[in-house]
Amino acid sequence: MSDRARNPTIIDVARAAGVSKSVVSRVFTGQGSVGTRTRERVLAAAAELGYVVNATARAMVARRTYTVGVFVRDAATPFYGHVLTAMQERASHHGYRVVTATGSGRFELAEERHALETLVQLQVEGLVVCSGLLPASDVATFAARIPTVVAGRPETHADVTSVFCDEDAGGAGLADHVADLGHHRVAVIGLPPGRSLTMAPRTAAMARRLRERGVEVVEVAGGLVDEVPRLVPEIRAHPGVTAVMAPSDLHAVRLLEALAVAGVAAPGELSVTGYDGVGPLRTPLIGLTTWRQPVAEIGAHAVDAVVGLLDTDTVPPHHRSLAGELVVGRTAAPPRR
Amino acid sequence: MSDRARNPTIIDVARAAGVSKSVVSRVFTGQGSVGTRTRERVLAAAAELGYVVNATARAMVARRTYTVGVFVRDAATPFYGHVLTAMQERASHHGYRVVTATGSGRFELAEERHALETLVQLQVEGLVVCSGLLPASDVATFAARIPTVVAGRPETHADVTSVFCDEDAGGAGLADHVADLGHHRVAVIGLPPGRSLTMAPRTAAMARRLRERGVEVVEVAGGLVDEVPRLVPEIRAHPGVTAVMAPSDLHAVRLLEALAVAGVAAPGELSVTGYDGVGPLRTPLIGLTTWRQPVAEIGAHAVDAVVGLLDTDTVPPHHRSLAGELVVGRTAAPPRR
DNA sequence: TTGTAGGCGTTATCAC
DNA sequence: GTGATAACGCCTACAA
Repeated sequence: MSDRARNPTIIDVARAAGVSKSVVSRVFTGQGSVGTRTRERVLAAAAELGYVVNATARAMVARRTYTVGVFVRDAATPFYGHVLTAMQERASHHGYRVVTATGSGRFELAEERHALETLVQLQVEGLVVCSGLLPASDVATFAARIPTVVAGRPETHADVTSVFCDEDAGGAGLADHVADLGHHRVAVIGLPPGRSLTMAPRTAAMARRLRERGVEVVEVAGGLVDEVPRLVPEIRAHPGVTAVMAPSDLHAVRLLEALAVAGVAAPGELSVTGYDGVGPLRTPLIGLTTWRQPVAEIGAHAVDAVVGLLDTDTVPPHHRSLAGELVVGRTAAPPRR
Repeated sequence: MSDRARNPTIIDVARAAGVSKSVVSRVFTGQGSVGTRTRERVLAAAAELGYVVNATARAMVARRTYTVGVFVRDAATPFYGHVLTAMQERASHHGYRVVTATGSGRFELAEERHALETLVQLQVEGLVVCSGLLPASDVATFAARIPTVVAGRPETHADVTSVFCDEDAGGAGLADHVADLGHHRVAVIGLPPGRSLTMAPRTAAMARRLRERGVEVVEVAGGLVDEVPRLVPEIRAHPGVTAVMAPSDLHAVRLLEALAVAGVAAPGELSVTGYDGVGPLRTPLIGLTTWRQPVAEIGAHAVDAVVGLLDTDTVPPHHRSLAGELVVGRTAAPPRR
């Protein structure tokens, strides 16, 4: 780094104001008492010098940082973006600041681990993990020492508190809708648990409920959103399939695009459902039939939970499941014949 | 906070490994030399105790944090979400971590100032400001001491480096497209500079270019996305208007929704254009005619710029303007008659 | 009300 | 190769 002017410290301010550094400290912490005139002099000197409290030094002695660390898998995704915003809002409400870490976009486990450790190094007082990838065992490593909450995925690890949308109920509810529409043969784009701890259970729930309803299920192995177009021929190869259930809105939209390219009418020939119901894709212009997750509530409750863990002695880990809601759109309709 | 087990320090590790704390420090910094067997003992003891480096303590003596602070206005918005992801990626490439702050969603100036100060308190080495709201004067306050880059808005303050998409060229390019389509009377939803430092210049550029092209412009005063529906009657009140240029994709989509509700065909009766071209709204399902901003590049260059400022002695502030690109969609067509 | 002194966990500079 | 020791900027008794 170039040798820029060193940041002013309380000592500089003290000297400028002609007092001792303890007085300056008291002025900025609000602890202890300072004379009115003295306080003014200190404040003036601080403003003059452009003094800003050094949070790292303060953290050392206070042994507190008033900071919660939030790890989100990918801020560019509407789901995580909204959760993040809600958390930020809620944390500042509680008087905490949030520092965020994300994987660097390549979604590798090692990177996510590293990002989480970074947060711990930063001495966050609590941790919110918001990733469908990182296994509970990794999270539990830190949970023993730092209050930790897993948000947005159905985590039931005994040592870790969690807040999530009920994926079973969501998958089943959406499946019921599709069954109600009268479909008899439905493709479900499923993901292995290793790929996504959120999408795997919800697609499993979809398939399960469909079968319970007497609907024949064609399981299609999905992956990243960009791989969706490749699935079209595979789906079309199964005669009689009149609906496709995708693991997320992003997947569903990509599927609709690919179907349009392939000249397949939706929902005419093929009904399509998504999952998430958050962000711009909720637009009626697309009219996606989906399941809405209560993102804002997930974020808010997650932060409330960590803060609760912070303030209270020994709150046992608990799991909170939030209900989502069916969004009836135009992309799923009764089968043609 | 409940009295949880104190985090282990190098002293604990040193004791467990039977060495002095200096040795432990060397093991974790990689500076200086340690015997192979000693190193192993230290590593084992650290793992056993669950030792994690205390970044705040390290920052104190090293006077470095290897941290860049990023302030984004609203992570829930596709534009900021993508920029954020790009920055994160780029920063980790340079060996820096990113701490993020956002306003708490209410978009008040005081909050944004506070968030920025928080970043400074955290001793970030560089600052990236990504908000269409915060005035340059506020940014300049910190820029004097901390390398600062403004990203994503056309900032030409002499003391602050900036990276942005050329709003003039973008607005003009999009306007040219609309004029080329043959529209003679066009409504532009404009925003005052006080509301958005990005949208104001781009809509101004749209109007300017339209006029240069001999197109009659109807200026409509816009605001937040949610206020867009209220604009429909106003726009319809102007006879002969065959196209509307919105300040962002979010605005445009909301407008299209409102038009659909009002039974106005788009682009049949009214063509609509957006701006940004990022995120899920790029879907061909909507086919929005818009101007694509190079978000990833903006994020990457912004981080490169701060890091450059960090590493080099005295780089003068500079402004980098990136070109966007016209996205021809289906929501803008030649006027009917 | 104000000042002094000690220490938070770490790194860096010395001796050994 | 290893171990003392002095900072780093701040807070907090405690003394004045």
